[in-house]
Amino acid sequence: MKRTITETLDAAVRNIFPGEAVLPPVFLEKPRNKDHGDYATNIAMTLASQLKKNPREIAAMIIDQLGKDGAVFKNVGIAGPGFINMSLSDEYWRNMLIDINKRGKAYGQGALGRGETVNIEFVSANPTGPLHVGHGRGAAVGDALARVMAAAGYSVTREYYVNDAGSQIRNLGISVNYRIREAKDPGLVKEVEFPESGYHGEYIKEVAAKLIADSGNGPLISEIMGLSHEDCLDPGHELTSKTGDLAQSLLLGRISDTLKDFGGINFDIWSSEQGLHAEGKVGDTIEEFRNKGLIYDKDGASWFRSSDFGDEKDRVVVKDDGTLTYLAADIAYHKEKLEKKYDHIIDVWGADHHGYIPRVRGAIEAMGFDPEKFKVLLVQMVSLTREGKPVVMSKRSGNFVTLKEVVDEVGSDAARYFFLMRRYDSHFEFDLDLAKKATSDNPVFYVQYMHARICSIIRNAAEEGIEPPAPEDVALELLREKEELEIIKILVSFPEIVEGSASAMEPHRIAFFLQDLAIAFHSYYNKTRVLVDDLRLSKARLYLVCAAKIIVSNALGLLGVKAPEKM
RNA sequence: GCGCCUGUAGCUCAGUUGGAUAGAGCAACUGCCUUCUAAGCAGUAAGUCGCAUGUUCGAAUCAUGCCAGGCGCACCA
Repeated sequence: MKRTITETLDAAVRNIFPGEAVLPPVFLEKPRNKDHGDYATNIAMTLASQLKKNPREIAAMIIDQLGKDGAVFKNVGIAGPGFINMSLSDEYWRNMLIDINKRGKAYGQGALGRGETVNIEFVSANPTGPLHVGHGRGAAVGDALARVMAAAGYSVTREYYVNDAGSQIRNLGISVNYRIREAKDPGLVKEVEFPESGYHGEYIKEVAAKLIADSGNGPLISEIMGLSHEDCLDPGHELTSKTGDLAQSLLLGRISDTLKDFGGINFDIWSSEQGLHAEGKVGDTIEEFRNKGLIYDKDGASWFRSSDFGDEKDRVVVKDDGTLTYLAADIAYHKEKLEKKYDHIIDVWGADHHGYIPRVRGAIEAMGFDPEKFKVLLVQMVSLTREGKPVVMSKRSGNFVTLKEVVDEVGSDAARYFFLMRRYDSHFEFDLDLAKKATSDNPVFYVQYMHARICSIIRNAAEEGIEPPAPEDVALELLREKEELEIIKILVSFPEIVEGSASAMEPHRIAFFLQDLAIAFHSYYNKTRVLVDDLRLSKARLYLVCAAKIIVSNALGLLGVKAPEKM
């Protein structure tokens, strides 16, 4: 819709000023004030400075050109310093309903992405514990962005990078081994403190119990019981990494389950850090950097010259004990993603990792890839409130609220909607009480209720023998209420919202769109009956609400929130 | 100390990439159910866009400097 008008204007401008090589792009906006029409452009003003002419004069010329295309426009005028305000005819708007009803689920999908490939990596939480609410926000944002970009015509791959290697997994092994020994024989660990740097959460005990149950007191458990205290706390011990691996895959399974229950989040690729090491990809990358002179040795360690690429200092990739840092693996990981020829690579990270961006981007640049292809979305922190008071979370004591707890408490729909109704880069206060409310205070219910109400109308109509009509069977001109045209205009803007949301990578725009639509609908519903004595009018209105149902359902789908038929 | 994010109505937040008179939702107050779901609607009230300069026809939006809050500044992951 918007594009059609933009092109029309562009053509008009080119017609009038054929000699000018460089014409500014036509910029169309929706005026805040409805009196200013459906669309407005400042093109005459931007042209004015370039052509050294009066903007109102230019505007008049453009309008004159547009006048020849009378079918679309109802009203075109000059306003203020040189804005051109345009209104489309009611008939034009009403006819858009046919398009919506015909295309159904596909309405809103666009070609902005032109099939370009996008890799979105999100969550990627370490498999050393359950997901917390912060991960939940990242999960909702990443998944919704994937849906929005797919709708906008990108070919999207969802990826989870599993940090299943390194000292954290050995640390996990130590923690679990301790709990296994404690569970089997409390006297055995009485003399030994649980390691300060270990994982203190209660879930470690659950993992221990599960491993004991799975093994049926088999050889692994007896071996663990037979360890000396020193071996048990030794990160290098064989049993430490063995238990660590088992615990890690168990915890990753739980993470995956939690995400499935959180609006059905699935990943196309689960990348393994361990795998990168095993296939020698990390070593190869280090080698490549060394050959290119991007790495130097100092103090027994190897340093990547990230400061040459905008980082504030150089970073160690090989420690003086010969082991590799997380960054080393991460460089290899991003190299792999870039070599797969994705057109865009998007990483969704917690905002606490922002300091990490320059070194990764630096590495990407150093490898000769276009750093523009790489975008990081920093999802800001989440704080929880209950009864108006903050819920204290401390990772230290293992006393943090998990995503599963929140989803169990408020439901997946509310949790997802709440995470997605704010910009991802603003600090977010999650009101648990509000999320549970079943009233209009709660935005997610408000929007879902719109869908349920429409379904109810359709059911009632069916009982009276009125089925949703075919386009040729509808007298659209009967839709004369101003609320009806307002709703249509909102519905028609949906594809633009999807495009904007995708190109700005801002899924929250979908939530705001839904809010606006629901307000318009509920207001209309309260004022105007759909099913009236006049059958033709009933059908026309039914046709309208069917279109509205399609749009709510499609938009909710982009957020991964259900559109219930009954509430 | 350095870097990143944030600062808009009492509260939680939008603001279409620089446009016209800054908008929603809560909370507060006033009304509306013999009518398709009141999980709803209509109305009232609410602002020094953190502060200060600058850029230009035009700034909540861009630049610089302050102020406040959050988060980072490892041979941890």
